Amino acid sequence: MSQQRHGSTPGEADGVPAFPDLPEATIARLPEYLRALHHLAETGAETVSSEGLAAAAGVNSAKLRKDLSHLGSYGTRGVGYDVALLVDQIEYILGLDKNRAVCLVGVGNLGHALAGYAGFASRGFRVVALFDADPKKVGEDINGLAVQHIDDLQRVAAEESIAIGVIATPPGTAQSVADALVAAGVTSILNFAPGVLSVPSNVDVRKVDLAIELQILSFHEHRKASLTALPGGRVPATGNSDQEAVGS
Amino acid sequence: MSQQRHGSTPGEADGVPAFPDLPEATIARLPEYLRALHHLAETGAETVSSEGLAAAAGVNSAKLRKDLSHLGSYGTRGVGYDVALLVDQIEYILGLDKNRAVCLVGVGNLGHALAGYAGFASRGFRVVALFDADPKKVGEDINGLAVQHIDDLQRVAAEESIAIGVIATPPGTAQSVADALVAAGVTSILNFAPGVLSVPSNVDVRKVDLAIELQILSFHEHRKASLTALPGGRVPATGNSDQEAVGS
DNA sequence: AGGCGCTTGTGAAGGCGTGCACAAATCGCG
DNA sequence: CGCGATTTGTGCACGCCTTCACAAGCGCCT
Ligand SMILES: NC(=O)c1ccc[n+]([C@@H]2O[C@H](COP(=O)([O-])OP(=O)(O)OC[C@H]3O[C@@H](n4cnc5c(N)ncnc54)[C@H](O)[C@@H]3O)[C@@H](O)[C@H]2O)c1
Ligand SMILES: NC(=O)c1ccc[n+]([C@@H]2O[C@H](COP(=O)([O-])OP(=O)(O)OC[C@H]3O[C@@H](n4cnc5c(N)ncnc54)[C@H](O)[C@@H]3O)[C@@H](O)[C@H]2O)c1
Repeated sequence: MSQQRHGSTPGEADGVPAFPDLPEATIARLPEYLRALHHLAETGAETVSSEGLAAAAGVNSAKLRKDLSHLGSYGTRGVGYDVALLVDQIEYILGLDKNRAVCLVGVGNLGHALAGYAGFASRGFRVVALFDADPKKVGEDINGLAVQHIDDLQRVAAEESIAIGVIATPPGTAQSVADALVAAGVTSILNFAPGVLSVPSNVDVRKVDLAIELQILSFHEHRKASLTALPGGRVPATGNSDQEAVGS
Repeated sequence: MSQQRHGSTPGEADGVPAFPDLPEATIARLPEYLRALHHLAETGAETVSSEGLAAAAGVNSAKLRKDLSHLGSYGTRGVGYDVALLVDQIEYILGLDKNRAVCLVGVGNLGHALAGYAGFASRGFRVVALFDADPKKVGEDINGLAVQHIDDLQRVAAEESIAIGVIATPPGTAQSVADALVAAGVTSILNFAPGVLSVPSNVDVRKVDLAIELQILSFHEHRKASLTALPGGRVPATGNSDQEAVGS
């Protein structure tokens, strides 16, 4: 595989700062911490303890401290973490200071909702282009952005240097759209279409599949039902690692 | 769905069949296997090898075999797995034979798209009710289903025995909606609003947060960029556990 | 200045998940 | 009827992640 020795945090050529290689599990939690921190900042909090931030993010405080320790020592013992400083740190690590350009392919039912979603811009992303294959959709104005034809993807992507693409087309066309995105230089894809995408190894794909989420919930329903029917009527907590039962 | 013999988990009252406790990671992959199997069934395949199914689902074949072995021995050495049988098995385990009733709260931008989504019904779920707090939305007909007022949730949930609720309201109201769902007897929640929900321990919550997905992609963009700027121009593959670079 | 309480950062242990490698089992064919 | 080809099921080792527990560090109060 890819072994790559990065010197850890300290000394680095000044153009490109050091880049710690964080555990995947930590990276997946950083956005949650960031959201909690922004919320805290709005309430005027200057600092926050690991306990407090952990509660706000729905995780164990030890896990939070270990996660943050991977970024470096940005806390003060006896006091806590400086909220503003930590926000900057996490945003830097996540690369959110770049205001990344995103394009969306497939302006149907779902794509329409996504295109109008304000949560993108507020979290460091700019939707700069919408594409569809349907001539009737092309030209349509959504939230101040005109839908363009998929054939223009290549050109537009180059002009706007789009690095992230979102796929919201029917499952059957998802692979060909992914291929087009890759050909246009996109190196990160968020896919809403069910199914497996095949892409070069330097391209990252994340997938969101509602049906999968529901089916996992269904499993737990099934499990709970079969347990309550048994002697001990007590329903034990799920082994689910997600947030749950956060005592507030 | 008739009687099924699970080799494991012996001695059980016959009304409720044995229920193997599967690893969380396995459960999360079963829906993906199921989708791949349905696809195979459509192409007329009678059986499939672990290698073939693994490729279709975008996972390692050893992992797939271990996952399936947790459900019992439903394969035949030298031949493979019986597609139809495996479909039934997985659907049974996931509780999809129950055609579970789902309600959706918050018929806004996103909720509207979800309400019209055909992928629910085709995968074993029935959206039986839509709720909103906005009087202007109440009464609106979406895909043959009338939007009802959130105050009717309690009553409707009891009538339809709804076990799964989907939250698509603004973040600020998500917690109160969750409380209402729980009060109405819902024991599984799929939450699209950013933030942490607090629910009793017998309620399962899964969350879908687009911004988090994009931020994770952004991190990898940042990482890739900082690596290409360094001596070794080669960009290594991500540690991402998701599907990626599946040799077509 | 010194002590005290609080909080971070981390070493160590345990658990979970993954992937390899191979024995066991089954089928088809000569 | 036996043999080889094929594929499952799994024991095992390894690495990642989580969690505990505590020493080290910091600020405040006296
Ligand atoms: N609607 C939902 O709530 C929902 C939920 C989960 C997943 N999904 C998935 O998201 C995807 C989109 O769902 P939808 O309901 O919006 O479907 P849709 O049919 O309403 O929209 C699909 C759009 O993609 C366009 N399109 C088709 N082929 C294209 C191509 N090659 N290039 C560019 N555009 C193309 C179509 O013109 C159409 O506008 C589907 O894969 C669906 O399974 C949808
Ligand atoms: N639109 C998207 O693409 C998108 C993407 C990701 C996440 N989200 C999240 O999904 C949620 C909904 O997004 P949206 O764009 O659909 O917002 P929206 O404002 O368009 O819709 C919200 C709907 O919820 C209803 N509502 C508000 N309070 C309610 C209550 N107490 N009970 C019942 N209904 C209530 C409102 O009347 C409105 O119809 C938000 O939390 C958003 O952050 C949206």
